[in-house]
Amino acid sequence: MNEKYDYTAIEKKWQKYWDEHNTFRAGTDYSKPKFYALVEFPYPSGQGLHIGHPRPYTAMDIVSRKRRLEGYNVLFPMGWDAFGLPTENYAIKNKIHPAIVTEKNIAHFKEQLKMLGLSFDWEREVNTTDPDYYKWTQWIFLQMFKKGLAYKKEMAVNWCTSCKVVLANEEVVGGCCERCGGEVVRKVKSQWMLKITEYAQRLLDDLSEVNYLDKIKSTQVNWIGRSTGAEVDFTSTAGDILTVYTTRPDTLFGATYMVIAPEHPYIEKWADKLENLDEIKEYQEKAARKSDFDRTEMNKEKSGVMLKGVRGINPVNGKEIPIFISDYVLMSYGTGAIMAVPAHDERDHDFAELFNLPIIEVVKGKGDIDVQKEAFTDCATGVLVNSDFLNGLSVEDAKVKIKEWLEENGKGKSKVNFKLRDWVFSRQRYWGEPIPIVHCDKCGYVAVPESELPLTLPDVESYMPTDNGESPLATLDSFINTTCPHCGGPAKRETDTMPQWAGSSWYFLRYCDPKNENELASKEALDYWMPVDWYNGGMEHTTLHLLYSRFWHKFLNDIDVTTTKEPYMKRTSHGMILGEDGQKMSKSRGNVINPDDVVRDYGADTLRLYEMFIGDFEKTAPWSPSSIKGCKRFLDRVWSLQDNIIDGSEYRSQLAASFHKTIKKVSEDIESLKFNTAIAAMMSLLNEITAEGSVNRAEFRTLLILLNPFAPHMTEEMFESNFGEILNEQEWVKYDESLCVENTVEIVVQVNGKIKSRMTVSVDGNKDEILEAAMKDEKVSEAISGKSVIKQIYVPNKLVNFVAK
RNA sequence: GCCGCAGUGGUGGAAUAGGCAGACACAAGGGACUUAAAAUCCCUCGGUAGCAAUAUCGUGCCGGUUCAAGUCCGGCCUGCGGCACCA
Repeated sequence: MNEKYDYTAIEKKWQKYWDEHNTFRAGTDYSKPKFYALVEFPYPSGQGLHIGHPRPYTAMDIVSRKRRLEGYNVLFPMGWDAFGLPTENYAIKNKIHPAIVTEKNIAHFKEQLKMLGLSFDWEREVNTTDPDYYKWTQWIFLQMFKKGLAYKKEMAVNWCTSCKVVLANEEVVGGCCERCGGEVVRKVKSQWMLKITEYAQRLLDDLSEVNYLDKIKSTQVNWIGRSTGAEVDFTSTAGDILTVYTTRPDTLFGATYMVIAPEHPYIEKWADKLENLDEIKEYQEKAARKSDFDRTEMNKEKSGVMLKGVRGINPVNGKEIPIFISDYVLMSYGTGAIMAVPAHDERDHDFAELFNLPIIEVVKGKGDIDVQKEAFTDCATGVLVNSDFLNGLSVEDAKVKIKEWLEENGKGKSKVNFKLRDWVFSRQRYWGEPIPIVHCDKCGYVAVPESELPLTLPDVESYMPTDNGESPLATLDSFINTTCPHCGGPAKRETDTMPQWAGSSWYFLRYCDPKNENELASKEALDYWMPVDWYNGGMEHTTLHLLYSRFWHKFLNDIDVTTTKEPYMKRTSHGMILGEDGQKMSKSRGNVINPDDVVRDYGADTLRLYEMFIGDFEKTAPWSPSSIKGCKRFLDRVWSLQDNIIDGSEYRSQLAASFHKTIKKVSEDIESLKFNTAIAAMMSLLNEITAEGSVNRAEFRTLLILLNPFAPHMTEEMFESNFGEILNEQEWVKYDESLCVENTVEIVVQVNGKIKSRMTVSVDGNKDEILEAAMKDEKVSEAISGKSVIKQIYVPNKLVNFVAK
């Protein structure tokens, strides 16, 4: 009766229908309950959509479609994170303006996304490279600048010695330039910084208010890296105070030397007292030449130089100890100086061995650890020794007592430190948001007036960064030279641009009100839509992007733009899709699957279903060209149910419990990202229906609604032709908990934990009767004959177990 | 080194208040239909022994708790992801 399932025609038909009817447009009726579903907006690369993209998009599409049927006003938007290096590099190579490349790539991406039947509200599309968008990115930067959160600082950057170009950290692979393989060294440049460290404690604390996966929370906690300890003031023989940071102030009596970072300013200060300044200078230069890679990779091999002429004095016992410079101490953490306790720190121990420095045990462990050979670092079990008034105390108690002593004697104080560092916000690149600042010799750094935003990217001849590492904008005199907004005198524009992270740090706010010309979004829209109810994205973005956007959102909350502390209520992550060979897909491996081909050969519904069925949503999964056939087969079998529909306004009794159970399972599994088992449940249901030989109208209707979020085109088509209505205007199906159970249940009868028999009993049947019946079972009585039953275990509706001896 | 996650058939994976291991698929083998192929439908499908009923072993390894362990506890091994001289 029905034609073969022509997915190409059906999918086109419904995509057109949804477009024309604005089916998925988010409503402006703010009295309805809202649901804001967010997926990470893609970078529109020249390669087009990757087969991995549909996985998270389909997942949130399923949630969104279900929520619409449940009556929510759903916001499910999409946009483009379009600034970035690949486009710029392509532009350099092919001498095409990056804006043109971007436009072309976006058109291609959009076409591919539409082909998948994703229910995005395309009216709210945003594009980070659109001046109407980045106007507000610049505006946010200016607000931060006004609050003192954006500042300029001399910073070491990655410098490729062969391309003569500044590289982003991501472009440095194994200490070499990703593009040319040349050596990368550190070079000091003046950079714009954002003071994310000022928000470190709040970024940590407020994690308790959001529902992120534990692993996501823990990477955030790790990255922020809070530690508690003390700052201790050592005096130097030069007469000044050298402050160190330590998390083990209890070991102060064991400090036998000090180490300062090679960049420590005291070297200069002490220059005329240092007898081996040449040797020290040489070491400093060597350290500066080392890339970050070398400095961290050679982590076993310590090196350093002792300062001759200046020594430190331990405040607790007045002992004079030597001071070294070494690159294992970082200028960017703590105070750039440490007290070294080789007996109780592995790094200090290595260093002490190298330089033959004394090792004094001040914490005694339970075992026979010889601190001359190995550092003893366990805080839980140690007891203080050789430490005067701390002797006999536990590590924890000693920490408290020494901190009190330091404060009473003015020699130090408790201190909390974070690993998190301020955000290097400048890039010496063309394809990014211009930083809206001018420099005036008289007034310093001055904000571009808000009325002049957006400060648009000017056209340049070449997008190549310049030889001295400046942005291509630095070659444009007409752009650079301007007047100071403050005094009217001559001034120069900032030529660095913002990093790609900028545009993505607030895009979820713009979706709430994307066409607003007067504000980044209206207060009313933000109040209604924010926070994002559910944000899904890749694990690779769970540190930086998540942290940066939480930081911006908190700042915007502080200046009353938004009303919530946190931007995202819930954050989940999906796994990557690998090639058939289990390797990451790449052109060089030849294992790339193109979504266009899959849609052509199987249809979008099958692709969607397969990507949800492929495995645990949160784990990586290899693509399997044969498994996808099983999903197509399932859809074909659902399609052919149309050949045999019988009347009926209720589920038939033999199927009723299965229907209620499946509705429950699918409804719950969608909410907990277990799409694979939701699909398996529908497959099982179909197997039961098929065994009956027919489906009735009530059953068929329920099946179509359940399947709709997964395979929206096909189910719409079948709904229209069989029920004459639009599926998207229906309600999500309901289940009755009490009808999920059958009248009878099969239970297992065990003897000593081994299954001997099975029996069918009525649900919640009488315990004694069941035990008695089980005991009489032939197999059971055989197994217990000659033994005495010492225990009977009865688990209702599950099993009976006799323990016999 | 630290943090997190995982290890189950030929394959992807099911199974969590501890209670039938292998749901649902894929692949493979056999059969039906067909001139044939594709498609579709039916059967088998963890190992070992057996014609079979059945027995027995089996969730990375070793031990423990329990009537009962993939699941809980202790100790390892392996793989993946992230961070990494952060004092």
